[in-house]
Amino acid sequence: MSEQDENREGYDVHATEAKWLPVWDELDPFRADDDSPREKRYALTMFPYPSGDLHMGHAEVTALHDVIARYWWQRGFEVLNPIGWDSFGLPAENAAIRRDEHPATYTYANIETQAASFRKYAVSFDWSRRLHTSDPEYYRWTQWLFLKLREEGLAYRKSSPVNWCPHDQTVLANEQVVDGHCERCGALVTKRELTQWYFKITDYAQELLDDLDVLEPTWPARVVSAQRNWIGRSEGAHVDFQVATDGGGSREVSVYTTRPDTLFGATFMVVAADAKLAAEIVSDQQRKTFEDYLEETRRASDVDRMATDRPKSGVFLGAYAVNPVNGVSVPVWASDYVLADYGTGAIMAVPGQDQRDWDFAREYDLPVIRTVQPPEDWEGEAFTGHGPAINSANDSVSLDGLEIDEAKRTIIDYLEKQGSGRGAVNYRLRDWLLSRQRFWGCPIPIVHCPVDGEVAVPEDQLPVVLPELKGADLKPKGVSPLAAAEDWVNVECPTCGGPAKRDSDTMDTFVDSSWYFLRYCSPHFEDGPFDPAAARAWMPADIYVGGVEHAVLHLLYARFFTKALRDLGLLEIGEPFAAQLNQGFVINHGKKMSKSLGNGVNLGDELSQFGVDAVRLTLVFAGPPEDDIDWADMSPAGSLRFLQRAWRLSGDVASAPGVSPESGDVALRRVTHRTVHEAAGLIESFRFNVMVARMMELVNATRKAIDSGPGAEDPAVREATEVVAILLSLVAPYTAEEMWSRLGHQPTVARVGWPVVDEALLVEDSVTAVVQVQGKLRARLEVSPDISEADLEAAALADESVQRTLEGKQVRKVIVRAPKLVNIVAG
RNA sequence: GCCCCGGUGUCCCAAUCGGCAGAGGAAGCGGUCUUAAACACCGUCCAGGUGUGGGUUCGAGUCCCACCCGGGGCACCA
Repeated sequence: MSEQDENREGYDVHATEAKWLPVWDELDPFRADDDSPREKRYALTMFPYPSGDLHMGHAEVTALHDVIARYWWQRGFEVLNPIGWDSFGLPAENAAIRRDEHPATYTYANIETQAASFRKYAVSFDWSRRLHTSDPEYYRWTQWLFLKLREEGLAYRKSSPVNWCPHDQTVLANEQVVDGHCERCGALVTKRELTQWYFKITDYAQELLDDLDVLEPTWPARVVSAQRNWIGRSEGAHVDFQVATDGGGSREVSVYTTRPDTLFGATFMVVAADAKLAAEIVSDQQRKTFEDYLEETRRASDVDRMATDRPKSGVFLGAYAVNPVNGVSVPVWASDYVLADYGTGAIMAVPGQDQRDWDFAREYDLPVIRTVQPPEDWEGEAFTGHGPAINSANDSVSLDGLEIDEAKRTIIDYLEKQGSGRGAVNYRLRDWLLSRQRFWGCPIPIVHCPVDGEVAVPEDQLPVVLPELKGADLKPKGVSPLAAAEDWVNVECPTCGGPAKRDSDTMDTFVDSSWYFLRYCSPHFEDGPFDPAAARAWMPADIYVGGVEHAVLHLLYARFFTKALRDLGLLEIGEPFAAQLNQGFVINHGKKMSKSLGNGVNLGDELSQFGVDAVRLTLVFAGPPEDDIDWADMSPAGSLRFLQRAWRLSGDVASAPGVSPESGDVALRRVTHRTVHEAAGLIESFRFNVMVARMMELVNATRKAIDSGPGAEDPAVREATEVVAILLSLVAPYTAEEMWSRLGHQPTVARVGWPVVDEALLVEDSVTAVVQVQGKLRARLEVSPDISEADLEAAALADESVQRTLEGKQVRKVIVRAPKLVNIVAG
């Protein structure tokens, strides 16, 4: 024992940890029983990726999450609090290449390390449900789900320009491209035309958007807002233009616009340079110019393309489009400021009302017609504000004078009658590209046969297991390493038996994590991805705790999967996570922890210095869970001091276990019962930091009762100390268990149940009423909590110092809020 | 540019419905213990008004408007 520990008067943190861990292992108090008659709760935390040991971030999220799970157990619920690992992914593959080994070696070693750390960290996980997405028993069902979605037309293959990360040598989903860079490695993302697998998440765009309204009260505002932005619904119209092409032909080209009311001001059309349409309608004369331009834009990175302040560029395609409302023939241009994969890949350009079109018109000297009247002093360029329509009439319809909304309705109505357009809704959301050209992922269970084409691997042949590749075999080559594994990739076609090849891509790891919370409900189920009865019992998760970085990735994908599985008849719910809590980051000295800054805080060091409980308490007490925690501002030593103070109470209690608290000191009992009452509300509204503060007050009050109050023999002191142990069991399980034991009870305190609040003790027998004059505090009165308004007013007016203040003034109005406040307006 | 969240003592942070501006912690200071120090324990100090300016109200940290600062999301999405 160190000198420091001796001074802690016998509370040896590490000995306490060593003492209780095996006891808990024996008791196994957190195993969720599917058949329990209790009401069920599902506490879900985002499963970790197995890179190295746990760090401060893991410590924070699990400390917060565990407060909720342990609280629910104490409240008498049957709680499902599972743990698993998101164990496919690039870091393991890169490590395997470096170390010349199989990715599984690195992965499973790290999982064991993290599992041991979680155990010591005393998280109330149900270890019997542990899963790893890289286990064939798990990914068999990922493959099965993929095939089901494919049967429904929700997984399909198409050739399209895709995001390509040259560093990781793989394609990326839109969601994984951040500011034109790879979300994972930061490399500049380029475009490639590739045939890839997609999930048709866009089929669910509207439902994903609508259900956010339902989630809004219980989900963090920033996640709801991020998803709304990402789905990006807009309302407008499709307008059909006839485009004259070379040789006198004509074809119809539809554009999407949110401003159909400005159609009379469309003075040219712009087609995305990289859209197929552009190449189809360009005239022979302009073809060379166009192709040169296309080549130039292809070379530009997305980052350059997305810079909004760069001058507009484009080429004339030698074709003309006829505006359906006025018969005017307008030139068709190609430009890179129009996106090929949004809307129809073509726009009607209205320079009078759109700044981008204005810029383009200026660059190439194209005409401008204003169709919304700008204010008189308007000196700007495109006018995007509100005003009456102008210059917008033909023989059968006129928008002139109408405000924008009315004008939109009128013109859409007209277009629909004419058959040259219709109201339309568009989304920014694109389909989810799920193929990856990497090894350490779930193989796509498809065989490509020269005769039968795409053939699904039959269900009884699942899982398609990864081959044993390691080291240099895994090096990125632009095609999946699986393609080079001859024995693996060459198979018989399941349909015709002829020679065929397996699909050699693997799935995005976000596919694995889009359904793991369902597998947790029945992790050993053999007849499907999950037992529908178990899913019915546990889902949706009542709380999902995790990082906000998944606001539009995992959380959107998981919602999509849930809805798709519901439509497949596998689930009865449409939303997987009823409520959500995002924790902030643990930072240090105002900055994110990083190796390059050298400001990392090592979790293991903190744990050995202060113990598990003090670290957990510090993280929970730091502030609101969503806020970042600056470790430099925190005091784990202070947390440890508090735990010792609490622990010491348990040694001072002098009454016997089981003594009735009825005869105990009423003042202390009031504090105890009020604390229990408030703690429940605070936990349920995620204000754990305040809950801890209340707990500290209770400890202080109990200390006072022992030292300078009714004394250690008073039953109220035992009651208070037992409550401290129970409340503490949510945050500091070791200290709580040790206290419980010293109070003469058997383990485990974690399951003894929430203290019953005596309502009578919540009612004060007198309260302090405040008397204000002109809003300023002038007197305090001790009054009965059920005093009448009239009595309180009379008492206030009778008060001496109030009288003095009111001298020479006339009372104009008296506001009484019995029993707490009187405000006298005088003058 | 549009949208979301926040700004309270030296620091981290409380203040359910608009009703006493501070709960809890940290740091500081004083004391007890000690030969001494550290640890521990006990006690204690701190706002001219809650980023700024207006407004509503008997009453605003809380509601409304504008702005400033910090953090985050979306963005050539027609």
